[in-house]
Amino acid sequence: MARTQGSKAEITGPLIRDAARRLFARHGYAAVSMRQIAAEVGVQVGTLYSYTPDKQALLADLLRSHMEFLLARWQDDASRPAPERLHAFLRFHVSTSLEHPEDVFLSYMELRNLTPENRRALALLRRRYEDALQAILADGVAQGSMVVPDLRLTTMALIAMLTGVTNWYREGGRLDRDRVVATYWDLVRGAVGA
Amino acid sequence: MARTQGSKAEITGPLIRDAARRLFARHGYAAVSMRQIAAEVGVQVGTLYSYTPDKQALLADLLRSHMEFLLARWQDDASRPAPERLHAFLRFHVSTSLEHPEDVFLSYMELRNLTPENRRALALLRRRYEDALQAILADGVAQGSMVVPDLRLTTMALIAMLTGVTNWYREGGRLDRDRVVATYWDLVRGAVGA
DNA sequence: GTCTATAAATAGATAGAC
DNA sequence: GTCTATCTATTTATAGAC
Repeated sequence: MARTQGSKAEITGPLIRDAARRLFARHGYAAVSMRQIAAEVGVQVGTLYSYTPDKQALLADLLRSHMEFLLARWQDDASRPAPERLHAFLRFHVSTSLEHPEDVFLSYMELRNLTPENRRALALLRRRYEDALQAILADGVAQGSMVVPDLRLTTMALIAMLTGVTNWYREGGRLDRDRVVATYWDLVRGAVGA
Repeated sequence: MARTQGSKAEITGPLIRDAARRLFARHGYAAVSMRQIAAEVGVQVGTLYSYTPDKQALLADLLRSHMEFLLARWQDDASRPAPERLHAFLRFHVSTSLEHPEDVFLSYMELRNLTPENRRALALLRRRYEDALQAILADGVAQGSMVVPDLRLTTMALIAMLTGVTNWYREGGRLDRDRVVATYWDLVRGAVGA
């Protein structure tokens, strides 16, 4: 793995992030050493510290980037009927979860390994994302097109249900992605009476 | 924390398990040292090895015990209508999840830190528990009292949704346990058309 | 049954050569 | 920008005294 000394600064940074994401997701943040990350990239340990102040920042950056990606990519159209918006959110959430399963996994597995400061910052981002769903449900109730027993609990319940797809879905398995989305939609639609 | 040498064999074992459960749940298996566990119990490191062959067995025992506890405690009555059985399962699952949040947390967070052998054994126990729910849904569909788009996906989706309660529920918060159970029941009933 | 002491390995992080 | 070498701390686990 040792690399002949040479300049690859333009790609080493992302490679380190990719390696950290893969290894943290597979073995857990605490179980992964900086040496393992370096070996996966093909550099020596010391090199990592040219790209990240420490291991903690590596984790915090991965989690923050993922939430910011979700928040930037989710486009809602509040003028459309709430059930349509809910369907769109479901498609978005399930699709991105299946496209970035390692980030999703890390996002709710490694919160406790963040420093209190980093954890607080991430909690704010998560809350904004949850509120995107909650706003749709609130609109559905206001419009009379949904029946939701408790707004906040329902928001958390639906997100947990949908995110859970990463726990059992396997590419090439019995159900393809479209079928998974369609089935979840049947369940969600029933749950909120849409 | 150092203890005067004395015999407390009858309680030290459970205390070690309790400490390991608490620390693993809080910091993650890989992040917790045997020294920390010993300090939490109030013994020295070497003593732990009188009660467990190694750290891995401590984790595996915790996860296995929890699943065996669930399987032993869940009492189904297949002669009752499926919706009633589903309601009972929901009460059981949410209640036990809230009573043993650390075990629930560990059970789906630390699977990857089990050896392949231990992981396989636990997967079998989990599958038996999932099948308890799936059998109810299958019966409901057969009786015509439920509409379930896909048996297996619905099973996994409902368990994920209900287990998620441990992520946000706080004792003394806005909703008490009965209210939580009732709200989840509204959602589940709608989802399966019961 | 519990202790102290220690072996052997590995961790995160830094310094300085090239 | 990357390397090698190393510091300091901590890890799991064991040996043997009491």
